[in-house]
Amino acid sequence: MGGRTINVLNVAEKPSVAKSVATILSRNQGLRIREGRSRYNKIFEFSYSIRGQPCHMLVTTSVTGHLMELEFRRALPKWHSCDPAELYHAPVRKYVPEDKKGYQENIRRGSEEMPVAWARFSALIDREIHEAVQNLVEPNQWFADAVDARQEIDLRIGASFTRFQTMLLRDAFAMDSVTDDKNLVLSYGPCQFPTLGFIVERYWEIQSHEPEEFWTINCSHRSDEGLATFNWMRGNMFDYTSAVIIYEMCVEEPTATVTNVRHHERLKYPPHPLNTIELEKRASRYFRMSSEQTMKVAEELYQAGFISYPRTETDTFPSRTDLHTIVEEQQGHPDWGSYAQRLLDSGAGLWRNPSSGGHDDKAHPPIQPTKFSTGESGWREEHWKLYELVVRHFLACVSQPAVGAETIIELDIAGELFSASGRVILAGRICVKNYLDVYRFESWGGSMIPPYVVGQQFIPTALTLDSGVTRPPPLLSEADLLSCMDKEGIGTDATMHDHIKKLLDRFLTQPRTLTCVSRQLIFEYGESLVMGYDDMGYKLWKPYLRAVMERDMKAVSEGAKSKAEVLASSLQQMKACFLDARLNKVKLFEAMEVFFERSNRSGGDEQHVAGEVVRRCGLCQEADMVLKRSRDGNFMVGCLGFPQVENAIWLPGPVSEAAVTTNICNICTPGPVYKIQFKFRLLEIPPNYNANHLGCIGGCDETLIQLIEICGTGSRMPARGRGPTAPSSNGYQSNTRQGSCIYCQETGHSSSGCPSQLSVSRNARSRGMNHHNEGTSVSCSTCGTPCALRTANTANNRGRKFYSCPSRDCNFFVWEDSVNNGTGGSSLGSNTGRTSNASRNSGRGRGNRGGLHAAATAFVSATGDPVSGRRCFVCGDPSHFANGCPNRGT
DNA sequence: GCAAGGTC
Repeated sequence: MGGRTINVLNVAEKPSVAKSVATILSRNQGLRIREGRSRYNKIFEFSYSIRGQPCHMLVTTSVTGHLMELEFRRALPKWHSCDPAELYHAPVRKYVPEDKKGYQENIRRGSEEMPVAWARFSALIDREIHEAVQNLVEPNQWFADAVDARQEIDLRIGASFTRFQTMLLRDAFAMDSVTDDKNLVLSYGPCQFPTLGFIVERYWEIQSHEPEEFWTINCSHRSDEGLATFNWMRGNMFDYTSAVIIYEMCVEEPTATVTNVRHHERLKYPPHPLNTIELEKRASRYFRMSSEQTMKVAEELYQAGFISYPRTETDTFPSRTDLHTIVEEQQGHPDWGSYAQRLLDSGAGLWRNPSSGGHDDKAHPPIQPTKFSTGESGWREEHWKLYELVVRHFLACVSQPAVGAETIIELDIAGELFSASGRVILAGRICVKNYLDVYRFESWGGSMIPPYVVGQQFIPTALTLDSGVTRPPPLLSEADLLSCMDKEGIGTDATMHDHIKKLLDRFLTQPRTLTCVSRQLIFEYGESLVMGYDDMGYKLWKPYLRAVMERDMKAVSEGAKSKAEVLASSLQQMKACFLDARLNKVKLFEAMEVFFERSNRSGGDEQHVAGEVVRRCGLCQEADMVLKRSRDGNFMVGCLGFPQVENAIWLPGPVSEAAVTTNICNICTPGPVYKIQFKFRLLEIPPNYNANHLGCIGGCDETLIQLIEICGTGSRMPARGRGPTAPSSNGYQSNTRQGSCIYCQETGHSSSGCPSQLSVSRNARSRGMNHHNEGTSVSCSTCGTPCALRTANTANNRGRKFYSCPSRDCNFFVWEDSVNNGTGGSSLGSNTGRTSNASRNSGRGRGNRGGLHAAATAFVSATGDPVSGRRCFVCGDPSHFANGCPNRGT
């Protein structure tokens, strides 16, 4: 070895790596830097020795990501030039785009006729880089194959579906009238579609939420030292009668006794070191910046040298990091300089070695400040904010956690437990904010409460029985969306914001569906597309498909599968799915029609048809409540202020038609409450009810209340994403590949049109009861007819069995479990059937869970006051309470 | 005019 010096050309994946490698290998000695043929590519030169062989590391040049791209050959770039199905096998070519020709030239000039070897390393640290260069290996064809395969699959699938759905729907609907964009592209991609799926799925979850009423007892106490609010330790109780009984017990003996006072120290830890996803999430939460904007600004700060490389998964500092120096640089800052000084003062005890978030991409450190600045002349507000976030986050990471004292006080009122927690001002127990002093984006939270001692007694200032309704989850925030993508492996930290932006740019969703700022529904195409494919039975909008693809890529890179094998199987499956989707394109049309119908309706939102208004919303007191029909055909009366105002009255599941009339209810207040003409599906209601019914949703209508109790409401959609179309392992369902239906294994129809599934869903839709006789052991007490055993499907009693008389003239109804318990049956209207018990006795109707809850709320308010409510709930007698009522059933 | 992956 030794002798003549040879030239070695090093090609790194990106300029930042090229620079690091050159710095490490040259040990920063004799390193010369000159401009390359491409603007962003410096060329580094230095001397080195590989296994004793003196080398002129002539240049270390770099590419920027992928040098080559893929496109369809010949005339195929023209959309109408071929059937999109051809794109699964049409020839493609790899080429170097015009703006990358410079990189190509750098490599070609330096490497012609040279042997090629691979310096394989996984971290930009001295030891690894030197070892890699001393132990060069053969280039790995498997890795290259995996990248190629992914590129080809993404292009073929993306292009075929995008062309198909864009041309199909643009021809069928006047899209540009909605978007003012004649070149609207309804794109489909293996990353962007699941991203859209997360948004739509959450939206559906909100839509299908059935508000359930609950009751809770609240206690508050005002003294000279302040106000304390105590929560009932049972939390929310869904059984109204039980809640009222307990409440009356408390009102009867309202003296509160403090049973427990606990003080304890709580720590609030600073965040982990900052990586890309966390930067995007926090900028979104703290500054309402979009992830795309955040990355743009971060890139600019990085280019100008103020922060480190912004695309990193790493959230743990390498042990060699000189954290002190970074803090020292910030000492002169007018806002956080004094905090930095405190950190460096070892006597202050503020320093703490940063925690580890457990991620390390072995290439880049966490995002940290690299240059001190008090703001530059060219900076916009976003630059300032992001730089501040990076610096404050870094200072927080090397700080002690905040320490606070929390106090929990427990009370006993008539055997019921209540508790309050908060901070109590006590000598020697002061919250030490530590990192919270610099990390102004977070706070300790919690409230102050006055001090109490064990054994102390008092009469509550207020003791109320309050009602509430369960709420659906909020719309996805951009931070939530990033978390979903991260969790399911959709995109990379460098591309996630891109996928979100694409959806926004292409009208597939809107900022408001992400951030919950608008009061109305999403009108974008995105939901319709997801709905259309979902109706076909394809879970293309779920992340599974991408996950399968990622697994395949990994198998190729490990040599477990060949590129050809993965290409063939992936493309064959997706082509089958594509062809089937095209056959079922009517589903896309239908879904799109729903979209247009809704957006037309929303246009006339303020001047909606007079006939739709049922009453003024009692919750927001502002908007009207209107009769609506969900896309599953179920009826409800909802506040126009949705989703800000969640006041919805779901109507009985068996309603087939409903129309608001001009008849005004003369019982329900505040009026006017317009009556609704209903038509019920006879097969789905008990025989003693009529198909036609003029009803009121104000709470006075016993028929409606009973039908909801027995048959349930239509509020729960046959949930998308659940049920018979559960995801298969390959992420989508296609029967065409095997030629048989995945449900019944028969040929001749697709899985989405399987008759067995149609009948299942039809049954599922006929909410309420099963009409087959499950064994008759009970007879009607009036006419003696044997009664059918049926199953209730209400929120309260789902699955509970009951008997009712098949005769239209009898009201006999009894729960099966009460028969078994020996409590017997009765007719509706007497006092034993659970359905009618409370409502009859209260004289107002107990409303229902998720149904006519306005009525129940009114009732609660009438009794909720400890003064006006001092009467027995069961019989109304003011001389006693329900727990002592002689008429109370067991 | 289409995908996703990179980056100055």
